[in-house]
Amino acid sequence: MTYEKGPDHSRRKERSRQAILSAARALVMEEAYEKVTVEAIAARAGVGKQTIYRRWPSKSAIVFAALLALSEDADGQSVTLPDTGDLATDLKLVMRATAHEFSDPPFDKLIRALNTEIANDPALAAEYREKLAQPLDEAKKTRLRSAQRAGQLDPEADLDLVLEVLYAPLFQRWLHRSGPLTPAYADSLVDVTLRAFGP
Amino acid sequence: MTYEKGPDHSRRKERSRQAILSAARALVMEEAYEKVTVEAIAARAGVGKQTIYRRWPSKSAIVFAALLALSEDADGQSVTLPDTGDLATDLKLVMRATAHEFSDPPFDKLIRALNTEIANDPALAAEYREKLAQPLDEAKKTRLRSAQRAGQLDPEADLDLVLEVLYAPLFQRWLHRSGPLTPAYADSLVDVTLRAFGP
Amino acid sequence: MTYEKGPDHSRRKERSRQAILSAARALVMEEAYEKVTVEAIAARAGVGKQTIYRRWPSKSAIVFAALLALSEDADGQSVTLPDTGDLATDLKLVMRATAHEFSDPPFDKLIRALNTEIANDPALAAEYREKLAQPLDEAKKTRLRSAQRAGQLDPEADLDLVLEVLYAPLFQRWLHRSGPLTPAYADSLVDVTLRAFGP
Amino acid sequence: MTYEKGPDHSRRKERSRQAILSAARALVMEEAYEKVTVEAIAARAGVGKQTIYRRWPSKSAIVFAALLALSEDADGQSVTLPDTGDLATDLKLVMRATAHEFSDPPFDKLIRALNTEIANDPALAAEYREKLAQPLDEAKKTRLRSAQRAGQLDPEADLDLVLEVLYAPLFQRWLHRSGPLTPAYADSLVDVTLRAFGP
DNA sequence: GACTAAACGAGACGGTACGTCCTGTCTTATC
DNA sequence: GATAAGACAGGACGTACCGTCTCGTTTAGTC
Repeated sequence: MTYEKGPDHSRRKERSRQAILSAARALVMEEAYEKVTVEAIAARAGVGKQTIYRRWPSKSAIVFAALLALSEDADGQSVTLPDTGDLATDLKLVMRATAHEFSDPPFDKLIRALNTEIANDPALAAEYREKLAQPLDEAKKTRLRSAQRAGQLDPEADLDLVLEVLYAPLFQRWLHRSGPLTPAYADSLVDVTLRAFGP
Repeated sequence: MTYEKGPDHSRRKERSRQAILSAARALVMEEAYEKVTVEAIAARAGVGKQTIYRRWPSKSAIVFAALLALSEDADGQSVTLPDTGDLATDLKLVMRATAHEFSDPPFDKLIRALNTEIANDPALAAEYREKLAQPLDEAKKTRLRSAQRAGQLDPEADLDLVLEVLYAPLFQRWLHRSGPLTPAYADSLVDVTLRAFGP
Repeated sequence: MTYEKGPDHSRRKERSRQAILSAARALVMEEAYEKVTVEAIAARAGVGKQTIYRRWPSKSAIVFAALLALSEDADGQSVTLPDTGDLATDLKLVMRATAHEFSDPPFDKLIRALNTEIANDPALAAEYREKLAQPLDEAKKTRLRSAQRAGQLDPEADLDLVLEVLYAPLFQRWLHRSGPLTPAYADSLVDVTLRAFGP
Repeated sequence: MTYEKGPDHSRRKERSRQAILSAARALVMEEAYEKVTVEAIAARAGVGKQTIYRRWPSKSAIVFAALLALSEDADGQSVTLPDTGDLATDLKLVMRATAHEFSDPPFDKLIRALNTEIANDPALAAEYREKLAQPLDEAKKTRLRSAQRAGQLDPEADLDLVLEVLYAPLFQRWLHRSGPLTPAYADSLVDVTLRAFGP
């Protein structure tokens, strides 16, 4: 049971909060991250700047919250990976989807903004890992454990390492734009990973 | 033999150029990247701002040039990898060194600044690939080809993919601070890579 | 006869009204006028801002009301000037008191605030004249008329002009801090006025 | 002889200085003083805000400087009063002109702004007295001394007091809007003053 | 003694302006 | 003639108040 002192402004709060977050999201998808300003977010959200600063200490935090909210919306939905019984098939499906997603320009801008922030702010990085990366990784590891039980993956394999070998090359290639993110490339990452960690 | 008319300003030019680059380098190693300002670089270098803008179009470019210069200094030296005849040994040496380097705080700040820039500016990313990444990668591939000839690596392997599998997990773990960069971790990446691409 | 529906909240009203006015008064006496904020008044009075805005349209109006209230408190008392029979003596008493009052720092701040407002807002100026200046002037004119009857003042004299000649120099010297407000100065204004408007 | 270190940017300085001062002047004449903002001055002058803050510490100081500059422009011209030999005639001319000037709306706004500032800032008040009021008063006193020599004014009269009796009623009536500033009123102030300080 | 409705304290809100900081350009005096 | 010094226009920053709006909470009278 909780005792609250002041009046409950939760309805207004929630409305303005959503307006701010989706304005931030929209701007980050339109412009380069450095060109997104707090004033622009406030204007787009139809909100005073102080309402933003009352909740978040910096532009980074707002944008980060906006991206967090984006994926929390999808929380109710399944965060489980497909499990057809064949690990290679399932992983290739997922990796091709990921590669495709990273090729979408608005999403690209958004993820670059997110990465810029977490690369330069350890606190945000920790929050990112806890709230976004770990839940996703856990879903992936669940699929990998199923594969271990099915004899399709080394039962001794360090699953965190498996995920890194699978995803990090794609991530680096995208971040540095050092090559195209084709379906074939996605497939080859799965092949490599299974060769390394196969039974 | 060459005849020059006016006074030779190339020495001053070079002196101020070096002063600017090392001031930029020093500041990037001390402060968070966003707090490094052109004004601070100019002040530290004892140089007018215009002298900076005459050479480089933006803060990104200066810092990028500063980092480029850093590795160009080492150009004269060998950019070749050790070749003892045993690929695993040689790669582990290199990977352990890389992991150690990324753990050095000033170097960490510097590389984060570099990555922030190239992640958000395709032109800088291209220059980075051309001037920094490719020469290094070529040196590594030379060693890998030697290993292919020695029967220690699949002769059909896509060497770019090999390098990604080897380095990207380390890079991602460092960028997202998602785990420690221990020598054991470095070794395990070599092991994984050789398992995937062994003969 | 009037029918009222709800309960009579006049006691609370009156209490908060007084709290607001005396908070305003106190702040105006402590700080420079521009630094007095409605929020500070509300906080000091232990009152919500809306309770202030429900009654007064602007900061000017509140402060003005606070000052009005101050002098209305003294309403019950005599607003008559002394009448010993000798005009010079009586006026010098009054003028010396006025000069002394203007030298009191808290009162000085308060009157400066009042003058700032009425100088810049014709509506407040009118209210000031009607509610504060005219009643005081009328009291003074009553004394002057008595002097006219006693043959100590020109029966034809324009009494408004007499009051201006008497008070305005003191007021201007105070407002512009162009000289000290000594008893001797107060006396000399009376002497000048009687020389100009004597019989 | 003065030694200056940096380069002399006096030409640009002077140009922007004039732009700021005349923008401030224009705005003060158009709007109520409280509605004049530093940002509006900067925008109107085509100048960055920092250029304003580099020179003046506050809005008060800018506006005050603008008004000072206004009268310094007129410095070259005579700051002497007419001297026809008849003091009453000359003073009436001057007082009527003053009354008329105070009735001009833009000038009215400007002088109210000036008075608001000097009433609330002793430092500005001192500067006002030194740079504006005293030179003008000196010119007036010169005329009064001439009248004393001509036997039209009490040779013993305190000339500061004479000026106060002459001007303060007009000033107060204007500031408080307590009556019309007619030529007849201007004349009557001269008459009163000469009755009080005549020979 | 419980109920009701106005007034209330609290303070979040959309805004405006503040004064500071930095960017990239422009200007001047100096070397 | 290139430089250091630094002023400049511009524009975002984060803060402080404005006057409005929206909550629960007194409080004073009615039932």
